[in-house]
Amino acid sequence: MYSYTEENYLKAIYKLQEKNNDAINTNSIARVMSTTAASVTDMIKKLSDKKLLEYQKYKGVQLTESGKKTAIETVRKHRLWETFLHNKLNFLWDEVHDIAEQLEHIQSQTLIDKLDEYLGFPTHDPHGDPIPERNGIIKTSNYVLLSDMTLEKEGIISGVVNHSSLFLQHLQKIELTLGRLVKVIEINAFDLSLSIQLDKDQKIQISNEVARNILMKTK
Amino acid sequence: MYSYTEENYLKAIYKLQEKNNDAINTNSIARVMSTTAASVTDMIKKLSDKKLLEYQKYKGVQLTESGKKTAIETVRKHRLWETFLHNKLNFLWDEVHDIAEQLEHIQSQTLIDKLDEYLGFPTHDPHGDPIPERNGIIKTSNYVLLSDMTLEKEGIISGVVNHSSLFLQHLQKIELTLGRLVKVIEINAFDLSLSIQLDKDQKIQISNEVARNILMKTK
DNA sequence: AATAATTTTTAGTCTTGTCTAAAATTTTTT
DNA sequence: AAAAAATTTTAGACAAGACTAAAAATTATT
Ligand SMILES: [Mn+2]
Ligand SMILES: [Mn+2]
Ligand SMILES: [Mn+2]
Ligand SMILES: [Mn+2]
Repeated sequence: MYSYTEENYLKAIYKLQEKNNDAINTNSIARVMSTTAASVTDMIKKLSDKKLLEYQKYKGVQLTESGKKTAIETVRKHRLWETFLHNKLNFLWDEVHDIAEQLEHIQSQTLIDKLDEYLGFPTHDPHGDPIPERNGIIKTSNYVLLSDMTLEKEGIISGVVNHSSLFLQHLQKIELTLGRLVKVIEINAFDLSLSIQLDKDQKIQISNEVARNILMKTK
Repeated sequence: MYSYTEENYLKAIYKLQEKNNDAINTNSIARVMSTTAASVTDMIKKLSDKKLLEYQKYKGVQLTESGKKTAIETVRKHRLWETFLHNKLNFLWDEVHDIAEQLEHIQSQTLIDKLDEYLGFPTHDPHGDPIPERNGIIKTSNYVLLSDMTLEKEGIISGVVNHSSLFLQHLQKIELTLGRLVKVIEINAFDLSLSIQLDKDQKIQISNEVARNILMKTK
């Protein structure tokens, strides 16, 4: 249906729109796509012609319903493939993203349906991100940053803000992985670093930088 | 490493070379690639520059070791993905080829290694074609055409010559699937159609056209 | 050996997606 | 409100991969 490149642009614009309500400007798209503003202008004209987004010169862009639908489909494919790579092929959570960037462009609705079923209709990918449903609905939860949790508060590690390999590998090393129960024992006033208890037994120290990138589900 | 298109050309030339020992000419490549002779000339110049094949104007092409290696890697990926689609996702044997045509271009050696292991190091794909090993070795068997089998001879259905959906669906319908034991009961002199016995109990009639496209393993 | 038919290559054009440099517009600063 | 800075668009060019039409080379036929 749409090219590899078009899908990547739509996905990038969709993700920018998620955290930024107003129209998306050319430079921010160029930044996340690692390309030039001129190339972005070229592409958004094409996407606008195809009614995938609304574009006014110098005013930025906004996805149409059709553009958003396509973007969400690509995100769904990406996260299902990440889940496959992690759950079935035993890739670590920091290794799945780059391969899924390729796999998300494979075109076959049946393939995605069957993959979804094979994986047992997962709701979240290996990073805790929600997998959009077939109909485009995304069930989001309200998570709180570990850095925003108050003393003695408990929660389950449910996602990450930063998706870089470096950060994911660090979490893996200190065993701060999805699903673990965390209780805030101490908040150090000087550097806002935390002492936390993991699953009742283990006790570790983490920096505020780390805590600011972990999403928690609390009761 | 190489583009989607380059990989497809190398694979096509490799397959032509398999059944035709001498140099491969432009038109035959154009035919299997469903493109024009002019486009083929353009591409073989590029592949020649990259030392993937040897090319002399008007004399056709021949893959170099490097070109052959790349082609075999692509065939390996194609057949492993077909096996995944069939064995794990329950696609029928006539549905896997088109999707594997896309999946074979995903670039990640680790992915292929892990997929191979996950599938239990399969030796043949859903059509009975051998899966090249990681080192490029292809273990071929000598099969005989069902149409060449003599009266009372027994064998196991082990592959197909024609890979079209139409033919594969037909075999599925008459239950002539891989692994079934077949015995030739009668050869009709008029049209060379066969009466065959399937797994001791069932007896069916098949045309010579069908028999000529089935590969048998005999003792 | 000359002619006809076939095959292959070249020339020129197109589309997609990219780039740099320059021009136009908008936003910020004075 | 003008000038300066930043952003965005346009213009022109390029590479990959494809196509058509015409020219060149090879092969087959007489
Ligand atoms: Mn990802
Ligand atoms: Mn993810
Ligand atoms: Mn196939
Ligand atoms: Mn096959």
